[in-house]
Amino acid sequence: MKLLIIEDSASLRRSLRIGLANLGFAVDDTGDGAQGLSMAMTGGYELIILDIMLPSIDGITLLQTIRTKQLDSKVLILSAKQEPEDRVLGLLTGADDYLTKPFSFDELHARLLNLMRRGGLKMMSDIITIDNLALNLQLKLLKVADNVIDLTPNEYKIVECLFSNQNKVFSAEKLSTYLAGQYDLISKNSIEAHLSSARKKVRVAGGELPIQTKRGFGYIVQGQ
Amino acid sequence: MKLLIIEDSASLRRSLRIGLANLGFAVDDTGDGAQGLSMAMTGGYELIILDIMLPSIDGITLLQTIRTKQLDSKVLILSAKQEPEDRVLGLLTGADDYLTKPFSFDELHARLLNLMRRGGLKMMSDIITIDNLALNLQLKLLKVADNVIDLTPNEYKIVECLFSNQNKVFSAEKLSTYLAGQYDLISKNSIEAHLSSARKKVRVAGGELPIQTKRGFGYIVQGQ
DNA sequence: TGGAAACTTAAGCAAGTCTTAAGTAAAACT
DNA sequence: AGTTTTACTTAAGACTTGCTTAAGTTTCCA
Repeated sequence: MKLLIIEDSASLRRSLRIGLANLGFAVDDTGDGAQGLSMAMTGGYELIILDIMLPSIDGITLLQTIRTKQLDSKVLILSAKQEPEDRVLGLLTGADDYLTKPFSFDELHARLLNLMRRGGLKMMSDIITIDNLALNLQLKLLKVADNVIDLTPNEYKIVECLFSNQNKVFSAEKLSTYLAGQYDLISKNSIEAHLSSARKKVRVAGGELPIQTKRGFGYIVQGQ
Repeated sequence: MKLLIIEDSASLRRSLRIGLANLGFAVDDTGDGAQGLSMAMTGGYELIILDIMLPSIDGITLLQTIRTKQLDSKVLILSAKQEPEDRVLGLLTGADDYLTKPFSFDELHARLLNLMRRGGLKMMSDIITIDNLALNLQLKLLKVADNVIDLTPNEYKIVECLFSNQNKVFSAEKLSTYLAGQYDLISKNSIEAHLSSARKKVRVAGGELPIQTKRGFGYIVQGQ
């Protein structure tokens, strides 16, 4: 059972590593965000214990990145108590669990076991909520205040891509890759058409897709 | 209370045997799949602790075999495997509980007690009821308001997979893995044909399979 | 080895989705 | 303001997907 610790504090990192290794986990660790990301991408870890505040790449960005890459490592966030609550909540988009520092080692252990037992079921990462919109990644559908909106596969994928990569501009070209893969191409116009249709569907249902056009660059969803 | 441990790792096997014997169980153990199977068939064990990865015969196959032979030993799966598919597959084929390595001895003990307490042949969780349909996982059959519907193995597996994973979209590709395993493939068209046939059988019996098509995504059973 | 059951494949049809293109609107530049 | 560029909208036709049926093919038993 491979496990990766990405934690800034060397002493906490060390004690976590030793404690978890003693419990029978195969543990790797690093204190650097960028290095942690590359390890996460290539190491095939079942679980990643992730600190929020990190040098070079912060925990949020790291989590978002590995989630877009469709890695199915589980992620347990460690956060300092000082973090504002809503910020932590935002972070949990895509995380499977979180612990507030300081925590007891037993507490951590219990949560790890729980995460493993749960298996493929993720709790936080299933639904992305923005304003009165809720995108359900499991059911592949979008709700506007409890009205289900039926999106076609391509419409859905555009929304999913932008919703799960907030605060990042995606060009039509990049979206094309997301929709059709590396070896197929979808024209800019076609993406415009899909997006237009998706926006209309949401508008008809009384909402508004929070996807902004960055003229000349692409599209973005800006979280607060 | 007779109990059989089938576990590859000699050290884990030994510590389980000693620990469980100390708790008052009559414990046998083996590290070999084929031997484990023959012991399971003849030994009259109330409970079998079964590792998935085993020499000569793997755990899943072993479990399937003893289930087809109508043995009523309870089975608790141990697995180090990372894929959640394995977990589900294991449970689908007749396991009573599941633990992921590493686990604490206390955790195992708690689960054993729980399994014994549950007793009886049929557990609540063995029958999945949706509307007027009842899917019996133990008997591998589907009832529409007390009329038994004869599904072929593949038809049954599709229904079982979707019924026991409600509120999740399953693509044809994923279903194929459930039906045929990782190394074999069932074409999309073939799955469509099975599903069509299953739907028809239920319809003829006066019911309706609550399996919805999510065009472009796959199939889903939506619980309440 | 023969026959039944189950599985796969193929083909036709219906329905849904995608792309394109032409027209309209909005922003940026001069 | 006028021009140009970029993005949005719409609708029609092409394409794709999914369902169904029926005809092959395989598998499994007796």
